[in-house]
Amino acid sequence: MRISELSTRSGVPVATLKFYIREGLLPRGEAVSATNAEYGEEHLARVRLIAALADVRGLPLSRVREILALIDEPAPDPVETLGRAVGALPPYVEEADDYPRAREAIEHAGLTYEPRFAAVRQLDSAIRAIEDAGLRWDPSVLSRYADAMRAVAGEEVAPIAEMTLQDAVVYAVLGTALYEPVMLALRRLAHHHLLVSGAVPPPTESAAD
Amino acid sequence: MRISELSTRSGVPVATLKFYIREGLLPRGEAVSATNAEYGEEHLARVRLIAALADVRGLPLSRVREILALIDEPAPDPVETLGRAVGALPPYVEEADDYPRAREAIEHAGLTYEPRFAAVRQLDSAIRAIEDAGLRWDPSVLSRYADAMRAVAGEEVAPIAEMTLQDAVVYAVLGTALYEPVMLALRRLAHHHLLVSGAVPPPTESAAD
DNA sequence: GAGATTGGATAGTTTTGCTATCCAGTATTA
DNA sequence: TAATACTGGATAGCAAAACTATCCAATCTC
Repeated sequence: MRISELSTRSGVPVATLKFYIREGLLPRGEAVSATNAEYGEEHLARVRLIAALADVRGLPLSRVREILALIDEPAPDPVETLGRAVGALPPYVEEADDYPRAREAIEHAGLTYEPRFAAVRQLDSAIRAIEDAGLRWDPSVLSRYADAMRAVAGEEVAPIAEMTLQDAVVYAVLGTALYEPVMLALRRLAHHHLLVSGAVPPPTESAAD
Repeated sequence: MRISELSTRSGVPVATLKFYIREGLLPRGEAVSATNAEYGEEHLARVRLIAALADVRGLPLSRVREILALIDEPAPDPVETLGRAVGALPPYVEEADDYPRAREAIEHAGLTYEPRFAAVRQLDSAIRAIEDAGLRWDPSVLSRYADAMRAVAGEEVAPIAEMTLQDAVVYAVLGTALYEPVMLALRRLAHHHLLVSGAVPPPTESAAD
């Protein structure tokens, strides 16, 4: 197909496709003459993946690029590859020497502490933000989330066993990126439901300053 | 205190504080002379709240502004106010006439469908993204998340009953914004733990193209 | 009274993610 | 076959967001 068909089929403007090619997110079509190149289904799949990550999840293109690189050339160790791919998803936290809050929480929850894994520093900075804001943070709060997440993760991870690494990277990234909003929306809906159902009384009408 | 002290105590540069004042996020200090204004603890708290939302969570300032406006002047109905405040958090989804996917899921999960609530359209667009990407979406996937989130939400929402509306808005927004990353990080850590602990075999070494 | 600091205004900067324009060389179609 | 439309590719422009820097006159501090 030509670039204009790739554009209509993916819903991404031609100018943007050219931009993605320029930026190295999308491979060039196979040149068939001086002013003509052929794009295949794999280009379409690539564009849709980019759109899911950049458009739907709002990932910066630099992160999308990292993920695509891991799909194209996975690291030697599969767990490493999956970890890096998921690490390209937000939130983005700077590296540090140690993550004491995360380590304590992870040990308490019976998970694996691996400081190179992005989720460790995400957890650490999230806990720090909670403490700074004066919200509650203690083992009972931790296990409220850890228990729920352990249950969810077990079901999610199972299908990976039967995939190739490439497919697993796509599944892990898309699954992490796309199921997250579902989970968060359901949480907010559950809050809302508890309030409107009267199970929990709404707050006092307000203390006027 | 002067603006420079507000700056050192909050860690936000003076130029940025001035910018926040200009943008209406931070009230002006009380003018005490033509070139001097006094800032109080409430200014510091405000700056820290802005930092938590904008800096830590990466909210656009326009959304931070909405949240602050709701704290300053809550809507008549408390549930409405809380809903709007939480609606200013990401992800941001355009409004539509109907949210069929979300309605079906919400009814199936036994929650309250209220199309004006932002989480409803967040859920709808999240489900759409999952379908577009070809990931699984069926009642069993739904309840895997809904069950976990119902359990979590129950514990989170309880303290609201004893708060003033202002405090509840701050708690709801910060709690939603700051506990979310904890939850997501724990989920990723649980995935990782299952992989490295060998409970789930990693994917095949890859099918070289 | 001299230098530093303040509030306030205005203008400039950087990054990100596109769009728009241009061009010469095909394809298509009348 | 001649006009037209469309290609790939390069280059430049643009808009939004979130600061950051400079300037200024007033005024505080030593």
